[in-house]
Amino acid sequence: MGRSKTDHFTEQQNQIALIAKALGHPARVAIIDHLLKVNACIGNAILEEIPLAQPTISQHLKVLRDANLIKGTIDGNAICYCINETTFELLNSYFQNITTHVIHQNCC
Amino acid sequence: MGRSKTDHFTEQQNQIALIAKALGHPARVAIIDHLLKVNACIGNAILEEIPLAQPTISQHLKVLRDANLIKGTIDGNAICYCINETTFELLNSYFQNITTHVIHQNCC
DNA sequence: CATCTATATCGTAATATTGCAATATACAAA
DNA sequence: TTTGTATATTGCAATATTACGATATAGATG
Repeated sequence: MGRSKTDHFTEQQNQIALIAKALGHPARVAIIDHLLKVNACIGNAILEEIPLAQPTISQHLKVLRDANLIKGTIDGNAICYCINETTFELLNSYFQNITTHVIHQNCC
Repeated sequence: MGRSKTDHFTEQQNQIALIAKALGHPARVAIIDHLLKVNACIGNAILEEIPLAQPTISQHLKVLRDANLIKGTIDGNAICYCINETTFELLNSYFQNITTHVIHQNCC
């Protein structure tokens, strides 16, 4: 039905899924990569990096903002975007935990 | 159009997006969590853990397999599933890299 | 062989995502 | 105030995802 039954899962499972989903598009990964590369905040400059129309990029930025992967602060009529380190640290510790656990796994 | 323009992005961006997308559903995160918890391979036992119908779970397992997040080896008429550590290590180093970079970021 | 068990596939309905043109909003600057 | 620049919203078409009943496949077991 295209609708996921979030109430059946734990809060952490829903949270990780939500963040992962937001990263589940190459354009959004490219935006993150760009924000890391320029090592500073940018606004409209993303338009010149990603070959998509302005409304589409605006939409992707919204998805990233809603997932707390990026922060945007208003600077005049532009918006200054940057990585939200808190969420990436959350992801980092989630996967760190998995990889250290997996070592002790005796698999088939 | 519901179709992402993968050719506009780097191979790594597409790869990360693909894996993240596969993790972008709570049921699939729950499957990963379960595989980690039981610390061993299981087959049909996932059905008792996830409150979804068998065809739906089979579909989710396929998504995880296609993204190389899990491996499945045939064991009689059952299938033995387990975490594919290689892909999780890839994710781990990707996010590790981001978090260490982000520290030096002077944001708005 | 008949039957059970485990898993996959098909078909389909409901819903979500992606992309963009057109348009709106909001601040800045002339 | 008019104009330009930056970003968001709306509306819509194309496509993808999610979920499940029904059914198929494949190995195990009686």
